[in-house]
Amino acid sequence: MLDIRTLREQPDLAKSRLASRNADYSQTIDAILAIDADRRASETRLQGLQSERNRLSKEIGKLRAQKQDSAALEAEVKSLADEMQALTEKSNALSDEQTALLLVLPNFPQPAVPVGKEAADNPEIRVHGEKPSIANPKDHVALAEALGLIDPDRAVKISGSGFSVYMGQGAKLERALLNFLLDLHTRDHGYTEVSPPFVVKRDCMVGTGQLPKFEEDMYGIDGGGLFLVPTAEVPVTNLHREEIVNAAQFPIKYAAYTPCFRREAGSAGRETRGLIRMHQFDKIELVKICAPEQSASELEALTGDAERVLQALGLHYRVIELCTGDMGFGAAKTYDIEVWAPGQNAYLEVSSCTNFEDFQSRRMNLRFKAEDEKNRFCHTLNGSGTALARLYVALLENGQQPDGSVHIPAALQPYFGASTISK
RNA sequence: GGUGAGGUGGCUGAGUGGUCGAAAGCAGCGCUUUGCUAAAGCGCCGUAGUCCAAAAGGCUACCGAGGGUUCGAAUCCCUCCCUCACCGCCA
Repeated sequence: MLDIRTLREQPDLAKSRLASRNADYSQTIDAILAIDADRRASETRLQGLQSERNRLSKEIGKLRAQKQDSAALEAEVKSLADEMQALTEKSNALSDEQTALLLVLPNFPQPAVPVGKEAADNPEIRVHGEKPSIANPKDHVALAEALGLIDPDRAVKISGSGFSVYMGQGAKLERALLNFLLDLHTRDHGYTEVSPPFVVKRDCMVGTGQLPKFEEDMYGIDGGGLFLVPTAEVPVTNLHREEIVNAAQFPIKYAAYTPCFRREAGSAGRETRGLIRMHQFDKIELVKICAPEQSASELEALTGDAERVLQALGLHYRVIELCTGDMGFGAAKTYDIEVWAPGQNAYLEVSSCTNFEDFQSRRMNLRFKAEDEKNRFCHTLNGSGTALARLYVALLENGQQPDGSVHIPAALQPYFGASTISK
C-alpha cells in the first residue's frame, strides 16, 4: 500500500512513478485524493462537534453534582446528534472507500528499474554456466513417464488437469529436493526454518498483496474466510503482522516449505504440458524482514542464496531483472532466476526475488522501533529458493543420459540415495 | 461440541455511568546525589487521525471487534472474535 501522504503531497510524482507500469493509475489517484479531501473535511467538522459535545457533557455533570437544572444543556447536546451521526457514517464510508482504492494501487518501481512493457524487455543481468550439449534432448514428460516417476493420467483422474502425482523414485526425488534445499538455506545461508500452516486468513492475503485484486487466482475455502496458500510468502511474512519487531533481530531470515495452490485462471493452454504450470506445486520460499536502508543489499544477497541452489546442482541459468511493465503488483524491484531446460529449449523461471520495500508492511502494519524511537515500517523481501516442479524438470532434462536414465547431481545424491534413476 | 472464567498501555494489574487516556508496580529514557559495576531521589515515558505553511500547540478517536442505550460509556445491553480451565471427541 502506498502512503496517502505521498499521494497527497506529490500527486504528480506518484503518477509518474506508476506510469511505467502497464496500466494508467492517474484516475485512481485523482479519485483517492478527492475522497481524501472530502474525508478530512468531514472528520474535521465531526471532531469539532465531538469536542463541543464533550465540553457540554462535562458541564452537565457539574450541574447535576450541584443539583442544578441541566435540561437546557442536554437539549443542546441532543441537537448535535443528527449531524454527528451523519458525519460519522460519511467519514467511515469515505475511509473505507479510500482504503479500498489504495489497496488496488501497485507499488512504485524503484527509479533505477528498467522501463519496459513486457518480458522481452527484461535485461539479462548475468549468466552462470553454459547450455549442455545433449543430442535430441527429450522433455521431462517423456523421461519421467518412461522411468515411472509421474503418473499424469491418474493425477487427472483424482484431481483434474494441473495436478501431478509423483510415484516411487519420482516421489523420493521430490522429497530429496525439499530436504536438500532446506538444509542448504538453513545450514549454509543462515535462514531459520519455518513450517507454517497451508491455510491462512483473508487478512494475511491482503497483507502480502494477493487480495483484494487477485482473488480469482486463489483457492478460497470456508466461504472465503480462509485461503490455501499460493506461496509460503503469505504465512511467513504475516508471522509478524501487526507487530513492532525488535530491530536488533534484523535481518530476520526465514526459509519455509509449503505446497503452493494457484488457480492459474486465464492461463489454460499456456505451458500446461508436464510439470511447468500446476495448480499445486512445492516450493521453498525465503523471506526477509529488515530496515529500509538494508533492503537493497538484502535483495542482492537473497538472489545469491537462491542462485546457489542451481550452482550446487550444476545447472546453467541466467538472472534477469524485471522491467517496470513485467513486475508484480507489490514489487519495487525483482530479479528472476531462470534455469536452462534442454527439453523445452528454453529457460524456466524457478525463482523470483523481490524487494517490496514498505508496500507489504503498510498493509499488515509491520513496524520496528527506529533509533529515533519512532515506529517505522519494515521492508520485506522474498524469493523462491526455489520452486520444486520446474527444478525437477531441469534436473531430468539436464541429467538425461543416452540410455534414458537420469544422472543425479552429486550434491543431491546423499538425499536421494543413488547417483542415477533408471528403470 | 458442552460448561465456566476472562480479554485494560511493552509487561503485571486497579478501575462498574461524569475532570479516566486511564491508579499502582515493573521495564525503558533523562537529570541529581552517593560512589567499586549498583542504590536512592526527581522528572519523562502509548498509538493513530486531524487542524495549523511548519514548529510549538490544539482537538478527536482508541480499554478484543462491531453495533446499541445515554446529555455523557473502559464501566450498562446485543452480536461476533479470541484466550484460558474442565468435560467430551480425536491423528
